[in-house]
Amino acid sequence: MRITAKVDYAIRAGAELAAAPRETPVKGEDLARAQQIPLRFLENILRELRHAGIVRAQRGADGGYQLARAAKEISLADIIRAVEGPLAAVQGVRPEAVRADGAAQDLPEVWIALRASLRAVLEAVTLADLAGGRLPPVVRRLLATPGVREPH
Amino acid sequence: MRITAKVDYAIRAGAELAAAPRETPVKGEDLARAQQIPLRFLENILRELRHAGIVRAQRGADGGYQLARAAKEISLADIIRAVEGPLAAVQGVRPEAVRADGAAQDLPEVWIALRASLRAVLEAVTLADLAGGRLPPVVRRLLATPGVREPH
DNA sequence: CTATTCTTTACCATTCCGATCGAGAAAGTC
DNA sequence: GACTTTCTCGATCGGAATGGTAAAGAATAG
Repeated sequence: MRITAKVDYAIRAGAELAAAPRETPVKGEDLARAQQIPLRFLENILRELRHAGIVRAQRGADGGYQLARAAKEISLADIIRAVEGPLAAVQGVRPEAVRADGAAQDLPEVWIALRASLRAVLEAVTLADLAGGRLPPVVRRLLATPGVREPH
Repeated sequence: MRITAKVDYAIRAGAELAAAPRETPVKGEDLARAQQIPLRFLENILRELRHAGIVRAQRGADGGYQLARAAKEISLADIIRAVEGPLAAVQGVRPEAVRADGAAQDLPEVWIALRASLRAVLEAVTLADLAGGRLPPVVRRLLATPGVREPH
């Protein structure tokens, strides 16, 4: 259940792009500096985002990267799937494909529910939300529950 | 966002223990066979569960493993923390310790909300639920949402 | 044609993961 | 006390994934 550097970087770069004016491309170097991401690594990530149709790139002077569609149409789930694949996987297998027997028969159902709860957050939050500093109601509700900030 | 083999194994072994009568210890080999887990690997996992106070072990003939407390007092979150540490971590750091600036300022809040939604499921489901085949309301509600089983 | 900036493929060093091994130490049995 | 069973612990290992680097190439604009 850990969020990798790659996903973290991809989302932060996306947020940065969402904050920039839509017409002018942002250079990879500027993105890297703004979010403190190793440039070479970031370029790989941006390429994957481009292949997934999330980002557009332009070469040459005055080149750079920009979002391929409106920031509010790009969810964090989209980004995670682009750079890492499925949101939740048990031993690399999609939850609904997992078989179990004996006392753990219902465990796959739990994994499916877990994925649903991940989706509820990650599909709801868009790059526009991040850039605009206004998180959606689902998130605000979750943040309002007592003890959310407890390390546990 | 993947569930490791270790976590999967630990929970399945826990469920198996929960299904067994409370007084008689279950041998590692039986657990391994019942849930198709490599024995040597399982032993390592059971050791960690014991160190966390979730499982008790007894050596010798008629020895084996048993739950250290009632199955309904052991949540999946307990087990995951025992074998893997914190439920959610960004690049190995706890969500509330993450700092971000620029356009991604609110990202840590999203991570915290994400952890909260993980907790809602993983703290709710106990080994007794798994062994008894009756999942708690939170989970049933999530499973009832449309499209939960879509691979996406 | 030249400077700039993205593109692509390949590569590398660590770390983590899943799994195995072997010696040993309790617990009970004869 | 010898013996069997079963857990205990530390070490180790191959392979994959992670995080990051390098370098040659291709598009774009001036």
